[in-house]
Amino acid sequence: MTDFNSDIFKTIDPERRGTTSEEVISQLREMIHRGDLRPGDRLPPERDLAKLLGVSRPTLRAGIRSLAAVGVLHSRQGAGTFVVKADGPPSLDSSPLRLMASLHGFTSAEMFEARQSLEMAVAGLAAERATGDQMASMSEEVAGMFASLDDPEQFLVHDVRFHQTVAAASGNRILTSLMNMVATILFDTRIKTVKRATDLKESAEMHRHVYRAIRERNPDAARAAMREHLERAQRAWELEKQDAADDTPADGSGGNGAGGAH
Amino acid sequence: MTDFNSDIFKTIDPERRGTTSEEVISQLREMIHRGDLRPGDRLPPERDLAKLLGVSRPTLRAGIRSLAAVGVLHSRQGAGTFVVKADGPPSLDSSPLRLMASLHGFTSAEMFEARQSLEMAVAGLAAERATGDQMASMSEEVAGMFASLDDPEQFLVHDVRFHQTVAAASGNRILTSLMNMVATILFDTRIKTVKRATDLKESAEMHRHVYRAIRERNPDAARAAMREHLERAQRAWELEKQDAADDTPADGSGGNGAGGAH
DNA sequence: TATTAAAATCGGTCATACCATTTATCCGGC
DNA sequence: GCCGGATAAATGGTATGACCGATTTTAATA
Repeated sequence: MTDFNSDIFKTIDPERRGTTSEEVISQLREMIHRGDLRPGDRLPPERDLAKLLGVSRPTLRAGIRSLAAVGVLHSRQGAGTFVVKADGPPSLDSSPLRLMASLHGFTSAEMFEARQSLEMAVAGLAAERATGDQMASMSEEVAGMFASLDDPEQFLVHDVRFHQTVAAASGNRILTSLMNMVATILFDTRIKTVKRATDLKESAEMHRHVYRAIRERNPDAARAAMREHLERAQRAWELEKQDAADDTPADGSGGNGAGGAH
Repeated sequence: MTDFNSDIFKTIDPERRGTTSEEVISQLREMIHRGDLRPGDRLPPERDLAKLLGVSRPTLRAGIRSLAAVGVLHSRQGAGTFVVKADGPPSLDSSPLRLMASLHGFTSAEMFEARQSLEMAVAGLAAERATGDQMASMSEEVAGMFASLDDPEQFLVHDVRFHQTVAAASGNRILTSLMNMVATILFDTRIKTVKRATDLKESAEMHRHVYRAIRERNPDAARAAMREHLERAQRAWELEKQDAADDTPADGSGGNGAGGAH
């Protein structure tokens, strides 16, 4: 646990430009940029930090809350406020995208396409860079899919892990984060979907094609396989949406939210 | 100006799961999802809304601030709090990505690559879908680049507009938003960079190649042209970074922040 | 009618107190 | 001496009330 014995926290300049809370945000952001605050670090208690920065506690809390909203800080009652730890792949919060989708009326087709583009990109990169371990993981997940054709829930677990492994193999954490951001939104209702065994078998086959293309270090083939995989998944989802339209006749506009095999 | 005469705002259930402010966030998000709150709408005054929701004003403000941090709401002192208007292309706040880059130590090469993948994707889609107007706009921007080879600042304006036009022509606002998110981060220091005329001319040529490929409805060529364009831009930026290393010997680690011709 | 000034509106900030949860401490029993 | 549960301290979450500053609206005035 880091001790802030030195005066890292400078008092807010009264002759600032924006609002006080904005200045607090800037202050904290710069400290993260400079490395004064590192992942996992714990911030001083709000009461102390407010004094250090020369602002009131509500104002400080406003700044903290803004940074917490974007996933940089995390406050736990009774424990403290921490810089989000970088365990595993870095992830961006998908709620902003989700809300933007609502505000602008994004269609699920648009979401699918965005995901498709991102998945194709990472698949291509993965074909160039995947390590032996990563390819072994992909193979295992594909095998897991074939082994759980009769268990859609378990199938979905392997499905998700396969895509995450491919993304990790791309070596680009930004693309990985963006992809997860979109995939998360598409995932929510996907888990509710009951899939037919034939769909699962076809899906598993498509994943195997992607894996083989990556294994053969063929980016174009990997991209093509991923494209076809997700196109089929989207078509399957659209069909299922039609069927499910009878169950929930209300709000038949379709709109946002999506899911389905993938 | 929307009037909230009806009781759209339900009192927060005391038997909730998370914290009170989280419940406020959920409440507001659902209202946006349901369409009760539409882009441009103004929320009731904080004091009134707090009463309607049955929470205190600080708690309500915490929720509002969280949504404002992700770009869904916007508060103006004296005026009120509004749902962000959807004028022009929807945009995601890039600060989360920026902070994540700091936390995880993303290299600028990784940023460049992510941008390249996204730009290639939208260029390919644009080649399939660009309208006549959009292609005309691209052409104008390319012409503007050639016309401002001696004015780097003006050149950059046309440069940015060209890429935004291509993104818009892709017809996928999600990819466009993600691309802008990454491009924004790369842009910040780019404007400071002074470019040589030869670089600008080459850059303009590359943009023309992209435009022509889109004009000819050739997605593969568009992707290839965009790839080469951004690869050259990255190389040029890296060279310039080397040169600039003498001016700012401190913090020679490079780290984040990027720019350069593109 | 147009301009200006006053007033109401509304978000921003501050101070204070208390609650809920977590963490650390202490003490007794084994 | 060691362990475990009870107690206390630390810390974020919420509430109340007040005041300030920017904005908008309204009214008075030229």
